[in-house]
Amino acid sequence: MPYKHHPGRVTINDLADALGLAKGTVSRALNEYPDIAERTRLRVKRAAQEMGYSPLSHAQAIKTGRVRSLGLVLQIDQRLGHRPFLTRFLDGISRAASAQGWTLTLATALSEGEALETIERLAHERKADGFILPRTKVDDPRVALLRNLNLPCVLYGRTSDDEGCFWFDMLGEDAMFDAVSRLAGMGHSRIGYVGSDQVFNYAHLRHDGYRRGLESAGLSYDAALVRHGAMTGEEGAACLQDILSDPEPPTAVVFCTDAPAIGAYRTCAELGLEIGRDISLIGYDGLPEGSYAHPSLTTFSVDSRMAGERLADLLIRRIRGADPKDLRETAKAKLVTGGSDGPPAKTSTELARAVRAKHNTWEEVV
Amino acid sequence: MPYKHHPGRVTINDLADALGLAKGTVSRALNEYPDIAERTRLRVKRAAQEMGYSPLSHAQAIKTGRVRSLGLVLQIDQRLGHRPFLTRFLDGISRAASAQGWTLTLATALSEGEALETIERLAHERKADGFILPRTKVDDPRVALLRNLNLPCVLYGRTSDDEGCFWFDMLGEDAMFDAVSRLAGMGHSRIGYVGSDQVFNYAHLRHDGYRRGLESAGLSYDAALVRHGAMTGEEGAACLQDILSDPEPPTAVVFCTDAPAIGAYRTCAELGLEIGRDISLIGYDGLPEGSYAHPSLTTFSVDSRMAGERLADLLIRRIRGADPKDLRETAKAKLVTGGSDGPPAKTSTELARAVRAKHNTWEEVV
DNA sequence: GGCCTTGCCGAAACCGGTTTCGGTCCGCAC
DNA sequence: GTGCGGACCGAAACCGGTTTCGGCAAGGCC
Repeated sequence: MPYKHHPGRVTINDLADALGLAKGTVSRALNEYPDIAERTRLRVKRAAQEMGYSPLSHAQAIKTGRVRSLGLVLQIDQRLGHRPFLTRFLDGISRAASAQGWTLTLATALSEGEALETIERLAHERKADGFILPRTKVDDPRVALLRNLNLPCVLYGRTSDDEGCFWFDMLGEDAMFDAVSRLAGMGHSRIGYVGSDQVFNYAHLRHDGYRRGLESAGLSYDAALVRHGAMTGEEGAACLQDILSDPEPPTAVVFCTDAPAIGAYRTCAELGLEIGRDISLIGYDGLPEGSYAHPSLTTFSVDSRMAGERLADLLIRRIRGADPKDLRETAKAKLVTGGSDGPPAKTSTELARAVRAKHNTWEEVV
Repeated sequence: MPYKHHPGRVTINDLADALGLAKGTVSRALNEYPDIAERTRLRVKRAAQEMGYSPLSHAQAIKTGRVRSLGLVLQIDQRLGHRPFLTRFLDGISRAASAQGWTLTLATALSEGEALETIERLAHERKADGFILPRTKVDDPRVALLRNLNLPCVLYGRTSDDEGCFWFDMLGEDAMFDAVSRLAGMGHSRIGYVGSDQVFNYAHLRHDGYRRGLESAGLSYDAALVRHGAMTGEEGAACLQDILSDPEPPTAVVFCTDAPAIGAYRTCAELGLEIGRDISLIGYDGLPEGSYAHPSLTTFSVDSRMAGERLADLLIRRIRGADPKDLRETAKAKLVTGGSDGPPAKTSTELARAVRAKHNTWEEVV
């Protein structure tokens, strides 16, 4: 037999009967309607507490249209593999949501198209009252879709078309600025940059932060020291390799994210460069792998749990009617100093020579 | 203003009006009631398709008591940190659920007590029709709770009290058996074992598999070569260190999970033992870290996505009324051979000498 | 031809809430 | 004493579905 439902649940009718009130009155009392006497309201609330009554969100939804649930569609990216943030991110959302009696409805998708379909399906079936959109793109089709569906969404990150949008975001651009300043302060004058895929909005912001950092330190921007589109360790390794083949290579490189930075360790090993002396590396994210690495990676740690909490809180406030303009928050990533950066032990010229020497050795071998 | 709801949604009333039928008739037609003429049923279904009608699960739930949602409460374990499986596991559940029009309601908890509270809250508010319980313990309080609440749950793993329970599980015990057989076949005669925390049911099953493997190979069980309770890399390193200090140390060690096995690499490095020759290691899980390690870890790979799919499918079938006895499935983990095991290059005696020599060196240093 | 099934559908109750509408009672001013 | 407005609550409609019940018409049987 199918499972039978609702063992001994107390309904609003039970509560009304026990109090000798009409159920409409009970409902209004619980929902803070102004036309209920103060002492009646208190009486109702106390009775609800004692009898263990709480309304069924889906029963309320039939009239109110709100199910008290937040939607999150994760796009599973084969290329990026596992994400250590995920657990903490989900934890943050879940905590903030349940603190207010809300829940999290989660779905996954393998492609952007599938993600859009999934959002649409969840919206159509009204499984969520709004959506959290991680990994926002410069021009994000999810924002357009939800605007069309007239459903609120909060962005983890910013996007180009702000209209009616709100967000929580880490100030990655400030971190990049600080990273450059830090390296310049150590004596580096040629500082490279390895950026992420530019479909993502943060890639542009962080690149700008890097530029502003150079300006502020009185250094000039040299496109030869800059690469874009590195998301994985392999790509990070390749980018560093490429940058270091410049006749005047950088003595320090700032990475837009940690994964490529960690991958770049391999390049350094192959070239026989001592990280933190011959070449300085700074990442961004605070991946655990970075702290396990030797030397540990200097990076900017992002508190994903906090991000999840803030996002859930903002979205709930929006659904309840807050003005989007009041719902924009940012936070700064925290610098975690490791052993991967330090004053340059080699000049750019010496570094170039070392790299060339290694290359020649290889050619001999081959 | 709060978001207004339901832009232009088509309801069952719209559908009934368009068809010139009573809404009750439409409902029964869509739900395969036998008292509806075949051609009427088809007419209704086609119209529903054309008009883009699909029922709101929360509107149905008010009468049926089912919200078409699966509950999953993740216990965030600080000690275990991130889990690379999680993404795939969630993906599996989400896929199988949405294929049938169901959704996943996710929550997190920091302790077992909090997990129980969360399950109870979700059950009370009827946010889920049943629960998926990962990481089952020998005596799992969640099972007892849900039995009490009269809500179905499917276990990822088995448990001691089977009554009315159903599950999906990997046959970890077979993997342990195979690991021992494999090592014995390579010529190892002293094979150690590092097990997990025994509150988890799988720890006992796998330990049994290890024992049976020894028996089948004609080797005797020696408690001196066995440790329990290792969950992290550090604990794995410590356990191996400990086992190798035996006067007759094992030339091969089977690990209940990958994390301790990977951690044990450090111990081997410290002792100057070449993995795959001086000492053979076999893990279980198929963590990506294992394949990145040098040498790559021989392990048994678990398909977490498939596990999620099977669990979701089983739970939905149970909620729909299937007999729990028909809902018990298992699968075998797939052996992934790496470089961490091979024929013993040293006898147990030689190994003991090497370890002792290293220890003496240390003492001199200290 | 009358009666009894059977097939099929409409009508209405129901689920557990929310919201609107209107009515009663009270105090107060004139 | 009457009129009036505000405070407070009951009654009923409503939301979008499901399920029960009853009735009509057609068909089979004697």
